[in-house]
Parts: sequence; structure tokens; C-alpha cells
Amino acid sequence: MLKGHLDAIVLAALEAGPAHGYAVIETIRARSGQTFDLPEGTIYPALHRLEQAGLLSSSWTTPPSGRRRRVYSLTKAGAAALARRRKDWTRFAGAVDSFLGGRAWPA
Amino acid sequence: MLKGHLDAIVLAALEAGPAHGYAVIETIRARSGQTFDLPEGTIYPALHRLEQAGLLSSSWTTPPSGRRRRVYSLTKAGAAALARRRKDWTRFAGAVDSFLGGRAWPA
DNA sequence: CCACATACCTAGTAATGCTAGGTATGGATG
DNA sequence: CATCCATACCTAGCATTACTAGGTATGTGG
Repeated sequence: MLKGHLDAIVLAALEAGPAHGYAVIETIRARSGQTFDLPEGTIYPALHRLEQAGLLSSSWTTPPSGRRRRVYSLTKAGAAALARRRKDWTRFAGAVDSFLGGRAWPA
Repeated sequence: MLKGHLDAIVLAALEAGPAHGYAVIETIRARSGQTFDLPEGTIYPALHRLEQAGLLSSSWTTPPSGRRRRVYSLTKAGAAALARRRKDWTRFAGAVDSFLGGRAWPA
């Protein structure tokens, strides 16, 4: 359960460049070392939500050989939101660590 | 938003010894460096939930001079659950860090 | 040809933290 | 002594959110 952090992760997954939904799922699975194996019912609504919020923009691609795909890319607002989320995460994780500890690192 | 991690934090706050609800709120606020300033409507239901689940036990104290308080303490199952949550958190935080990064620490 | 991976979607569910209200007592302040 | 605030407890209902469970369709490999 990534309650509350899914959006940040999706944005981060699109930071390297545009990608379609299914690819986002695989990127997240790979980059997290199989920890986050998210079902489609989690990702697709999240992508729609983020586009609705103006943090992503999408366009359909229909290559001559291949299936139709909806490709998402970060908007300017999306990049800004990601930066904010990064700071939030650092603060949040630091605070949780003060309870669940074992994760001290140098200033 | 601590969605999904609140229980672990409450359990951790009671790790040092029994405490009543209001004290738990203050402990959490202090230990988190004011990051988690939780309303009572968050903590009390959480304490009830955890007691219901057998992870906490409670008893009323009515000192001669003072207000009635409900004191909670970790049960054995609660301590075990906390240990599990600790491992989960480490794994989870590590995975999120692989996206939101900037937090590398020595093995 | 048939199974499977790819690729998209949505309605409904369950969990959960929070808002907003309520009650009551003790200590401090004027 | 009256008033206010901090302490201390509680709950009903709300909003968000990730997930379950279904559905559709196409390309590829056996």
C-alpha cells in the first residue's frame, strides 16, 4: 500500500521521459525491485487523475505496426508538483524514521 | 498524510512504555519534530482499532487528584506487529527512495 | 488456431485518516 | 468567584484512494 505516495511515484516514473500506462507499471515494478507490483486498476485511474489535475498530458499514438497506446508526459506543473512531493517525502520519511528508526544517515 | 503508517507510529510511540491517548498525541508531535500534529479524531479511533485487534490493552486510571485517563500498553502481539511494521517500512521507504531518491545511506 | 502478453478502461468496494461536533474536569487569571 | 484555556475523552459521517473484478481488443508465439 502506497497510500498517498502513488502520485509522486507515477510522476517520478515519467520524469525520464514520456511513456504509456502499461510501461509505467513495468517501470515501477522494475525500479522498486518488485516491491511495487501495481495492478492496472491502480495505475490507469491514477494517470487519469493526474491528467485531470494538469500534471500530465497525454496523446494517442497509433504506430503502423503496433497497438494503440496512450502516451503520458509530465507537464510543467507536473514537474513542479514532483519537486514538491520530493520535499514532502523527505520530511515525511525522516519523521517516520524517528519512530521506526534504523535508518540514520549523515546530514 | 500517514495513510497506512499511522498504526506503526502509534505502536512505536507506546514502545517505551504505557501512555494515555492525549500523551500519545504529544509524543508523536514531539518525536516527529512537529511534522505529525495529529487531531484527536485520528488518534482515538486508531487506539480503539489497535485494541480491538489485540495489539494494545487499556485500563482506566483515576488518580486521587487528576482527571480520568485511559492508559494503553503494547501487548505481546502488539510488539510483534511493530517489529513486522518496521521491516515493512524499511522495505517500503527503500523502494520509494528509488524513485524520490536523494536519500542514499551506507549499507 | 489458440493461448498469452500487451494495452486500455471502469464501476464498485474497503480502508482509513480527518472534520466537526460533543462532554467534562482541573488549573490559571482576572 | 467567574471565566477561559488546556487537558482528556468520545463518535458519526466525510473524502480520498488504492484495489478488486470485471470488460474489450490486438499482436505474437506455439
